Amino acid sequence: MTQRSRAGTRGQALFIGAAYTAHYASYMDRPASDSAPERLRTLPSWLLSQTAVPAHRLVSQRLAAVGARGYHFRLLAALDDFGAASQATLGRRSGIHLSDVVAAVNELAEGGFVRRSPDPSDRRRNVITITEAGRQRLRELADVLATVQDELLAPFSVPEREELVRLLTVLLEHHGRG
Amino acid sequence: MTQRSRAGTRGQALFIGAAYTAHYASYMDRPASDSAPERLRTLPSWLLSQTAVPAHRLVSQRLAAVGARGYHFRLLAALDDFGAASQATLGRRSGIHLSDVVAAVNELAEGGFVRRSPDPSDRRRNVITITEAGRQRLRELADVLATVQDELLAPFSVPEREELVRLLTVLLEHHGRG
DNA sequence: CGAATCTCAGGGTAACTGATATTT
DNA sequence: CAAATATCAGTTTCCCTGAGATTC
Repeated sequence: MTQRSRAGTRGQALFIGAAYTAHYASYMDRPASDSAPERLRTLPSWLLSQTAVPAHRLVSQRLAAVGARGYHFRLLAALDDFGAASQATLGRRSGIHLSDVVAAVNELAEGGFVRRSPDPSDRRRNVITITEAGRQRLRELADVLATVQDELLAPFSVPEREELVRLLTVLLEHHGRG
Repeated sequence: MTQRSRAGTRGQALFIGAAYTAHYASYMDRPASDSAPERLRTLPSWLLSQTAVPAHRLVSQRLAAVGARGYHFRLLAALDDFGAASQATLGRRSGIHLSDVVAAVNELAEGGFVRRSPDPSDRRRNVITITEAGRQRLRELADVLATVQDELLAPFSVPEREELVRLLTVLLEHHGRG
């Protein structure tokens, strides 16, 4: 705003550094005041990609604390929403790669949360069905995520949360397939 | 909005599924209209963590295309902004784990982008210095990221971009240390 | 035949853990 | 001695590739 120094020459491009700047500002290895602030007022793809780090870590940690992973929630939710399905269909619905569906379903089946049975009408397929234990597990995992959510979005007002969700949803829909 | 069905009983918690719902809506394995939309109007930590996936993939892919990684940009930017530093300091400034700084600095040194020299005043330390080639590399990577950014934020207006950046920055600052 | 399904083996990034040696 | 630094080895999650084998 005041003195742009090298900033002007580089243009918007370098300001992608905003994310990491905000990041190390919290480390306080040096007063963040001198060069950081100006960079923070910009629009980084980087920022989006980096902001996810704490969110992702939180989500993963909390799920791991109850012995689950993100894939488990996504699969159980897809099953609960749309009903039993083949693994390929399940993968498409949950956005999980087919080869990873195999492993995740193994894990879920081991815990008794889903049942894997051959499809009589098409012997290529396995039909995956959610069990009652699976539905309970889903509620448990949803509770975990709700808690994470509250912690994560603590600094925001309700309208701000809604706006954030709206923006992220647009983004997700716009980039459905990379 | 009309019929809430099971939604009411579960409360906010399960609506964390919004992200994955938006995700598979794009897969169109099934009309997304029947059960998805209502869930989309909510505030998921999950959504944040999942929205990053396309962003993260894009950033990684484009950096990989020029033989770089996210760590490279973060380290070079930290060096350019704050000057030469020990690896430990560099790690704190860039938010990169010390053990990963070692490997990334090796890679950067191999390309001639940084110099690693022992600190005469403290023989535990290596002083990392950015070279002229490193500064040029930084500009190159910044350009790559600027391009990614434009693609990623294509669906947004300028005020929307600013609001997104603001929200994400608040989030990043609020959760500096997980 | 081509296409879809399931399975397995393995790669890659970004983050983290733990152990160790050296120096302050 | 405790603390900081640097290094190395290994783990985890999520995403992806490629290759088989079976069935439609």
